[in-house]
Amino acid sequence: MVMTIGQLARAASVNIQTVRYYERRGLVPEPTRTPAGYRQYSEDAVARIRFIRRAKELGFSLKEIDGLLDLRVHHETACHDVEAKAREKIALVDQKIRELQAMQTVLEELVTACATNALTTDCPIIETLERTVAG
Amino acid sequence: MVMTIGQLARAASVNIQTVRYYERRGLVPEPTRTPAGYRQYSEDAVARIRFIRRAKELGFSLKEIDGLLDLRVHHETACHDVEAKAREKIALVDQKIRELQAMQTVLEELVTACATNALTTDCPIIETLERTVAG
DNA sequence: CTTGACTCTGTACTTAGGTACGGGCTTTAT
DNA sequence: ATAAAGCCCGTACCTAAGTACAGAGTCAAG
Repeated sequence: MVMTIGQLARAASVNIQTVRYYERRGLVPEPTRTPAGYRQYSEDAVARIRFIRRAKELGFSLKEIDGLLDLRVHHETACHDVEAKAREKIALVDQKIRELQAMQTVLEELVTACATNALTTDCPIIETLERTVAG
Repeated sequence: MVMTIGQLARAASVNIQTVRYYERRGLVPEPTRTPAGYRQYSEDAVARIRFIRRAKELGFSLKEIDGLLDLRVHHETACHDVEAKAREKIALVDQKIRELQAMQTVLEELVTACATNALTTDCPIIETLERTVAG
């Protein structure tokens, strides 16, 4: 199903200018145009922009996201190069996950403590994270 | 151990202006001062700033981080209020974790595919995330 | 007792990531 | 066939989060 930039933007929950901005940044490929010059997108573009939006919320910069989106195997690219980059990203993501899990644990402890009225320390979140995660 | 702003900044891997900026934003409490007006910090400040730095890397805005840092039980605050806020954060963090795990899975698949030369699709990362994570 | 490194405040500049505006075409619904 | 709504491009503006002066005071080492 082919769609205009406005429909794309609505489907991906961003605004139109953002789509064009991503295009300028090279995060989204230049779409085909109608004879009148209107951009034409397919469903793929929705997925791509949603991915960008989510990755941003997970703390990746547009530059890093660009790197993630480039992780694919075209025939020209050496496979072990892709593999190396992927492993690099895995380490990064892994670290993020562990830190979020630590944060999660603390938040859950906080809820429990609230329930049992057992909290005494001043700022448990920081303390527990210091214990749990490598600085 | 008491320290100057420069030592704090170095210990927490941020620059001095950033510390002062956080102070202005209220993310870091105003420290005591020497008679000459120099800020004096304890280890706590290091932990706090490191926490801010990490949370930022996990995609939290300074405003959200402020909310996280405020999640503590002082005697004046109603406990169920803290609990409610904590639960809210838990949901948010949980979502982030799941999305990162989905991303992780894809990256691992990518490495495997590279190893076995079995990759055909154009951008597996986006596709798999679409399958795995709720939009 | 001075020199170099550090800190103070206030203001200004920067970078990333958008968002808005203006003037002018297209499309669509009446 | 004529509004209203949508799109085009270029440029300008905005917010968040720092970062960098400048000019003045302070501390520590030789």
